[in-house]
Amino acid sequence: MYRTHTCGELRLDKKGSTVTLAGWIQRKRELGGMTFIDLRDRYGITQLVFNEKTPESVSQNLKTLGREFVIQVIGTVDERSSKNKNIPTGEIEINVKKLKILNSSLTPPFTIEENSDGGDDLRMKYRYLDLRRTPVKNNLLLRSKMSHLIRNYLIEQNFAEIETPDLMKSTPEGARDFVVPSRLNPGQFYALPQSPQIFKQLLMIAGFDRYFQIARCFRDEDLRADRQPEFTQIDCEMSFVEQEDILELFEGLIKHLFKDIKNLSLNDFPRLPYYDAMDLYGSDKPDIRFGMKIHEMTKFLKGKNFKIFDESEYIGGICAEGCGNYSRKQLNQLTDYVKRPQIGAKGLVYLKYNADGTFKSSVDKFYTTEDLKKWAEIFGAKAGDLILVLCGKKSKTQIQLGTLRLEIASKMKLTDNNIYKPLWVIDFPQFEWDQENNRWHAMHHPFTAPKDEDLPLLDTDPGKVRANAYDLVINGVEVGGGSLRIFHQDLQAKMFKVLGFTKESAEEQFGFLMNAFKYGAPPHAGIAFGLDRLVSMFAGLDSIRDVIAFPKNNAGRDMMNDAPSSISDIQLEELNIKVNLPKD
RNA sequence: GGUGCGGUAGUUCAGUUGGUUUAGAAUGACGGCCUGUCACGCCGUAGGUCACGGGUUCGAGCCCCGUCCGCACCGCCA
Repeated sequence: MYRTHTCGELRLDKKGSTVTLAGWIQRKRELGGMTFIDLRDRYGITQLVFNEKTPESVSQNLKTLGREFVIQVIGTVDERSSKNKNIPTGEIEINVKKLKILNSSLTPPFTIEENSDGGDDLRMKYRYLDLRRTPVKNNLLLRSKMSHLIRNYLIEQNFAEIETPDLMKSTPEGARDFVVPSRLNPGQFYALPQSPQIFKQLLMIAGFDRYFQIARCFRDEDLRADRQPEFTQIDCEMSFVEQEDILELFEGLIKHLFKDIKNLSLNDFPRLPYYDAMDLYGSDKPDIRFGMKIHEMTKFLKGKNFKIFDESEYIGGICAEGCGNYSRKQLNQLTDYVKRPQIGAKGLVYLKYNADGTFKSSVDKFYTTEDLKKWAEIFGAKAGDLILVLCGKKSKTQIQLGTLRLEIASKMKLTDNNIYKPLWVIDFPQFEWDQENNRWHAMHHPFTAPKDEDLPLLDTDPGKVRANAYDLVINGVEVGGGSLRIFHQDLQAKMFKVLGFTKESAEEQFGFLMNAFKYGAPPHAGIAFGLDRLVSMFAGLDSIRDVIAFPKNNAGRDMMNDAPSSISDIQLEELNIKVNLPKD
């Protein structure tokens, strides 16, 4: 037996008993006549003590022990004469009688501490060492706990957990596929699933009624702090339900997680139609931890001979509370911020509501004091506030205002990571216009059911069709989304037509699904949550990398094993693949 | 595909306008002293291809060009 206890469990009640522990050496403190060692495992740290009474056979080995050696000790549980209140085992220590070195260790390239001295790339290269650190370890344990809670909740609700294939058919819609060559079918490829979407719909047709899966998904697109090439979805689908049933059941799941893990009882989630979200927050995933809502000013500010405004389709602004004391320099910085090509505003108009009640604006020669006062009233501004106004094309300007709103909020530190403000964004548009390819494409996915009352618009004005689609947003992060699905073959065929598929290509790509619809497909709907984002939110992190055991970097590389890599000529030959890299 | 920031000791960083001859600090490592530490303390030692390649200059860690690598973001991600 390697151990009788873990390094996190011994307390004073075991005083006097003989125990065996195994773990890693966190730290050694030599005080001449005596030595302390902090022994660490997944469960905690227990102090070992060695002194002049320690057997010679043990103490002679002390010198050789270094950080991260793996050792096994047998000793008695003693009460400490000076206790450490900062750790759970701080009242006891192990008086070591026997010591066995199970394995030595090189000195690790960074310190295995709560706050490591290691930089990101080094810690990624030695991920297995980084995972020994308490905060990273706890993230993975949190993830495990959340997966467990989610499974239990859904299974209690009669969901069946069913696996679907990872090797599937490439489909043209959506993200770029990761592709796997088929040796048995030369020249042909599987695709890794972007999500189990079609399979779960087929499971509904098969009559499974309530399905879920904690599924790995793959999308070959560029990465971000919150986007990995492979990520995990809590994938769910239900039959014989309406939108209301889905929202209620999964709101329950999220509340359950917050209650169990954070001991927070969340209020019912507000619901915000997509266009309201854009009007008020300039985003389809608004952060509603703070207000600073967008106010449209088009009518009010036009017609005063300020040419830029007069020529704009839309004028809108936000009120930054307490920023009225911004200096010229700070305002210039904000102007530069919105003019960066990534945001693309042409300029920034401000209205300062000075502490003394006067107004100062970059455009005050076009407006009377009375105008400026009304202007401030529309925003509900107080003395000491700063109003920032952008103008241009409506939807573009709203998005710019939304970005500016987040920038101001982060400058003013309005985003407390211990506060959680979830909401449902509903009534998404069915289609987005794809300028590059000059066609409509599905905003959610091509299987999403349009609102019944908007069906006539499919032929006349697709851009106005609203979908039965919904997203769950928490603190400005899209943590989940789903929709009611099309379950009639003719409507699905029509959808493909609007999306620009010919009858033949729709048949070739999705014939099996439309065929399945002919055999009694029940009405069904579903939702999927991003587990990585959900866990990182519960862990209070902005990046999902630290809730993934072995994540990939910016460029999709695994920095530990340096995947992806080239493969041997033999492998290529078996697959009938010729690599054709661009020259230079 | 694009924008920005960064790369100096094992590690995290400092390094002024291009010029004090030997590129610093902290931490880690190693050696010594120390019987109640828990970020132990004290003394000492070793440790550098200043990412790589080119250029400007009397002189480059510092300026310029290119490459590589990391991070954040835009495009992209139904």
